[in-house]
Amino acid sequence: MDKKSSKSEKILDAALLLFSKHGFYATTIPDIAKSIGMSVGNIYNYFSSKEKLAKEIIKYSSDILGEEIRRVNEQACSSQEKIRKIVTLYFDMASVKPQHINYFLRVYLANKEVFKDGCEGMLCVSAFVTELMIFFEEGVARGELRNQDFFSAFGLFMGYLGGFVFLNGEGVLNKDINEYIDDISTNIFNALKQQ
Amino acid sequence: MDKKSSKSEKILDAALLLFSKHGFYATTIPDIAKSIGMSVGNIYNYFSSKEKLAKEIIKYSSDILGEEIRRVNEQACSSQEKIRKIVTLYFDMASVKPQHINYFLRVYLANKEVFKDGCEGMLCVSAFVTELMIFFEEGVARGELRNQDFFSAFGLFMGYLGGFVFLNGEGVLNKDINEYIDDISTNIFNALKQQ
Amino acid sequence: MDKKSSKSEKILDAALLLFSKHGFYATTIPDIAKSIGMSVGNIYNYFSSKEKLAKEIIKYSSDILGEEIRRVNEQACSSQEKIRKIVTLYFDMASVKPQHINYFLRVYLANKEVFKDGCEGMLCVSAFVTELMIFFEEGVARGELRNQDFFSAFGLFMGYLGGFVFLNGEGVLNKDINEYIDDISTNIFNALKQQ
Amino acid sequence: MDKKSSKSEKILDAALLLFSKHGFYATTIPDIAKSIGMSVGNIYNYFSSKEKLAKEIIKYSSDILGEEIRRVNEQACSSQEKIRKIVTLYFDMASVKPQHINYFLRVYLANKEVFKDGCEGMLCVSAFVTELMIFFEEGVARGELRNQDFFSAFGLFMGYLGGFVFLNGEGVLNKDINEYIDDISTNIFNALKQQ
DNA sequence: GATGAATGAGCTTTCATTCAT
DNA sequence: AATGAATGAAAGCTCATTCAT
Repeated sequence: MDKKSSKSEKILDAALLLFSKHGFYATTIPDIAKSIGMSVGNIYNYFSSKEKLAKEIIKYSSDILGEEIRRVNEQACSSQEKIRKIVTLYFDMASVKPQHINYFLRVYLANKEVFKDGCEGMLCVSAFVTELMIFFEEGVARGELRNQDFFSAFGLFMGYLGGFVFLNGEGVLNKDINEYIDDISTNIFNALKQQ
Repeated sequence: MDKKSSKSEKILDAALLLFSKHGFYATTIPDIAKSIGMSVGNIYNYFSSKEKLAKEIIKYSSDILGEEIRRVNEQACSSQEKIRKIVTLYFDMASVKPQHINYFLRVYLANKEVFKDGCEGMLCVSAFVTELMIFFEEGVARGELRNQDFFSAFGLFMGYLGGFVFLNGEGVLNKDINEYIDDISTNIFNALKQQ
Repeated sequence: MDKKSSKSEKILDAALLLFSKHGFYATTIPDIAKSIGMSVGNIYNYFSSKEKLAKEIIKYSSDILGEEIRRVNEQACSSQEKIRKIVTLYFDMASVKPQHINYFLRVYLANKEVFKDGCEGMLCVSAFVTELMIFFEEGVARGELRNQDFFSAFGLFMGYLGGFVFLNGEGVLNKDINEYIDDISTNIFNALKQQ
Repeated sequence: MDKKSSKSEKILDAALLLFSKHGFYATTIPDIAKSIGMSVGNIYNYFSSKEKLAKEIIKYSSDILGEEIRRVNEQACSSQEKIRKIVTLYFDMASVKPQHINYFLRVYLANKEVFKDGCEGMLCVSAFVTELMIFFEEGVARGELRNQDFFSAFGLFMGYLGGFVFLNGEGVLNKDINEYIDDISTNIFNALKQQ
């Protein structure tokens, strides 16, 4: 009962896994149902359409990633150290629960038509964006990071990490992804630091 | 031969445009046929399946982007200047012919199942990757860029630019994308330069 | 017993209302349940299937209409006056409780497959048909109405009134339905009277 | 090749037959497809939805009935004779091609939700209504029929005939429907004639 | 009696692909 | 080469009905 994980969450987790692995269109509702031993019809008792389900998932994943970054933000350490921690947790997640990041890359980023209504702007990923904004603005306030448009910094951070996880998924990297933490943290810090 | 090649290219261009705008699954072969006033059946005389067509497109786009970068590589200027030129051409392309970049983001990156057979690794985007590799290695050879694993640098470059074009497409940026060229070029150079 | 009968009737009324408004197939059991704050499962404690429910309703409505006509039949007045009273009560009902007539038109008349078993012939509307038969035969006996096959007269009466209520529902009439009572009563009487 | 009967018409005829026999909802697109040896998908090449198909059919049937009445209208004979001819052709049709009348009764009259958009008022049955209007107004002009609201007369005519065909379909009549022609024509004429 | 989550068959609709012309 | 009607498998979604509680 500890792991009660409500029925909704079970569906959410299963759909997240399948969508992130095979994409939105190549995953069918029967696929999701089968993967958790539930009937097709019952999924619709919890989520009124496949699109609604996809939108709930992006919020769900954004919350989980945002929460991880929030924990880093709370720590008393330099921006340079925080960058390293965020890169580390991101790659950790890419290893342990890659579905969150892959969902972002494969489903959210690519299937605009699905998220058009209800996720305008960054509405459905705001939990995650907000934490990165906090990280960035604190770094600027402390004089550790150069003051620039937030999105210039955000794009660097997320594009870099997302792109790298994609490369990892493609199997083109020569080393384990964790061995890149040093280089990448350094690059990000060099890009953003107060020169 | 001229005829044939031009017909193929017409299909390629039309499909690229539609796939990049609406995604792979939301674009139908009849859609493509209609947009160029060709019959559905005839498209299959040039491309044996929708997937094959998608794979040809990614090579086609990669070639076009690679060619642009090659022209920058040929110029006699510093890595810092080259970075600026590449960022500029990328954002130019995002404004003028966004289909190439959007295809990459919306179709190639997201629909792995489509590209699984025949585009393993970065096979279908090698023209483009190769040029960036040349840029990077020349910069290192000249002592202008820090020597590091190529993919650390590649991920930064492409993830950053791709992510930024995505943000632009989402309409969340406060300014015109071209006004970010300075910041972004600076960030990339700071990240990669010989410290 | 009081309790039970009242619960059944509540279901009957709710289903009648919804079926008559939206049709048999466009009304779901959950719709009916929700409209009376009862659970779906409990409806099945009173009516073993949606079809059974539909059959009970047609008897129920037929009884109510029959009862109204019975009251006219009991009155001591000429056939001409009775025709007017019946037309008036029919149009009154069409205004005040249109569900009965609409159920007849939209559900009973149209969904034969539903009423096939158990409502053969006019079995389920016999209460209503019987009263019209009494009206007609008394009029003939009194020498006020021309003697003819009952169904020739019944078809006129019910087809005319039903058809007119349909026209009213379609919104094609130029005047309020009650302003047609004179004309229609006259027409019916002229058709049926002893010439 | 004489009976080329275009593909659309073949679908229309088959759907009309099945809808009129089993109702709109109890008839599936695969049923229609099977009945003419056509694939399900191809039906959608001719009619973009089941509802569109139903709307085309009501126009198609209304045209056919209207055309028959037009031929009566063209004849040089009294209103009384015309009434008899119309009743006769209606019952003929009910015997020979009952689908047109049954479609009207079972599908058009009962499934308002289907015809809501596009068949408002009597839009989709106007061919048929118009001919009856011509019949009626000519009779009035000639002094043979009493002048009254058209719909009072229309409702009588169509409600009566429709209702009677319904009774016939229910199998409650004691005689063959054609044996009722005299009585019914007389009743209608008595109702409408100049007294 | 009362609940409503769960089932799964069956619906309408779509679309990549084929093939007779 | 070119056409586009035709196919049919498969999708998303609905809903009458059941049954454990």
